[in-house]
Amino acid sequence: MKPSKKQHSYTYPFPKADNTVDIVVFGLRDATLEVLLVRRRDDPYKGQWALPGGFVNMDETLEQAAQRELREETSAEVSHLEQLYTFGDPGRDPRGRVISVVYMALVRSPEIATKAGDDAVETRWFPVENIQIGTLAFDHDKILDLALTRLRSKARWQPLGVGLLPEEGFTLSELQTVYESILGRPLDKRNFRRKVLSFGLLYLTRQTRHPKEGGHQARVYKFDQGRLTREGIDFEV
Amino acid sequence: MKPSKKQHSYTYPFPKADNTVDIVVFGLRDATLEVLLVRRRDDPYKGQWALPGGFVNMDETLEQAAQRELREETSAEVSHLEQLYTFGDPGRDPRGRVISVVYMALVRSPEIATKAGDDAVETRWFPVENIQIGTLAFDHDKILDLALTRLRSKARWQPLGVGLLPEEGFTLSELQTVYESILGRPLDKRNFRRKVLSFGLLYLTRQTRHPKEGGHQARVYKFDQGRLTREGIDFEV
DNA sequence: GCAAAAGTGTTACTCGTACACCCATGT
DNA sequence: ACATGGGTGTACGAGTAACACTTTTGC
Repeated sequence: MKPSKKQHSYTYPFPKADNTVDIVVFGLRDATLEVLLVRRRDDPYKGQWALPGGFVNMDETLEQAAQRELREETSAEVSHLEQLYTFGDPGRDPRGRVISVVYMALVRSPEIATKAGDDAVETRWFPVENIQIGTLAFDHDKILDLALTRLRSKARWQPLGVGLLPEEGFTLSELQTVYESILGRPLDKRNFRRKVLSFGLLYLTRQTRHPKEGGHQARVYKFDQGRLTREGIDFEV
Repeated sequence: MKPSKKQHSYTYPFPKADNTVDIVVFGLRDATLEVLLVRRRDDPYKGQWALPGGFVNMDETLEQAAQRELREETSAEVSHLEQLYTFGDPGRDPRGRVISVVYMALVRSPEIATKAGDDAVETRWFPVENIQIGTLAFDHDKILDLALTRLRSKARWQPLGVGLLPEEGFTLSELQTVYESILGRPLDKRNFRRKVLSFGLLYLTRQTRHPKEGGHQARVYKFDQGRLTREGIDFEV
């Protein structure tokens, strides 16, 4: 139980699994839903794309580990992480027993700069629709699939969008585009407006905005931050 | 990364966390929802009640570990386990870093005989309503609370009851009692019947049953096992 | 005969969904 | 003028929730 430290090694009476975190970072760029992947520098699965992630340190929470790994492999932090599931089948990693707690996040793609980290030669955004099943390392196909299902089912119940849209305000059309991108299908404009306004989490500002080219002026809304925090609404993912 | 085995000890270049599973076993006895707890034999929290659980072996899946621990501390297996959440804050276990994957199950209490296992002097069922917050070991209060929330929210969407009611058949009143026990509130008889029958997962047998004392004969239903498995419905928890 | 349990329909409300037109503006 | 995008209301169906009385039977 107690590790006996002798010259940079730790000895235990029983073998122990490794604990990792993996993060499914969904990103939105224009109107496409993307996911952040890293290309593995080393074996196993050298050269293949995988979810960002890495080992959990002894003195950090699982969520902190996820944030740190993300910071190491990208450059930014995400404002909110949600635990998705824990994968721990023996054999899911050829190197040995690895138990991975998977988190997910939702961000604006362009704000997360990609950079190569320790385990990765390259970090890149991929539109989720373009990812062929069977191409990701480890069991990451399965993980991505679960994350996508969860994200979409959450989108049906919970408002999402804080953090995806500018603090300064946004139009309902912009918010609708966010939802359509996540759900991967078009939504009815009138129904969407009714529903999202009925949550009572948006307020109307006095500003309006002109569309890029032609068209009516759009009213600008903001999230009612007070109500969001008061009601403890998890608006992020 | 690779453990070097020398005289019953395992040495790694970095410290490693312990991996455990804990199981929230909900049980139904008559009309009360219970949870299975074990009294700890050893420190920390010696003498206090805790969720059953234990260490994950290297060659078993997380779910198999949960089943094994349950078998060791009770005597029966449960037919279905569902992963709930993974708790891994440093400091949640005073002995060191312990990452625990929590599963939940739902059974008939009387069918799970309780016995003392390795880590427990005693194993007992407790009605969930009687458990005072702050009395369980570790962060198990928080875990139980989350499990209860999840169970109840599942009950609102999914049919539950297979495994809780006798194979030979049951009356709709009995099924209703199951739901009421889980949800902790009374349900309208007519609405309940309409809804549960609309799932199309029950079929009517020719048998009837007499209530214990006075009252109309009740018709006996069975689950349509064919449809359950065909539609892959997770009827258990 | 009375207590106990089974069984049975209707109404109102909420929510989701489908659907079409006019308005303001930039080019 | 026309193309582009913003904004609005209604009707139908599904599901949920509330509500009371009659029937059978054991005691």
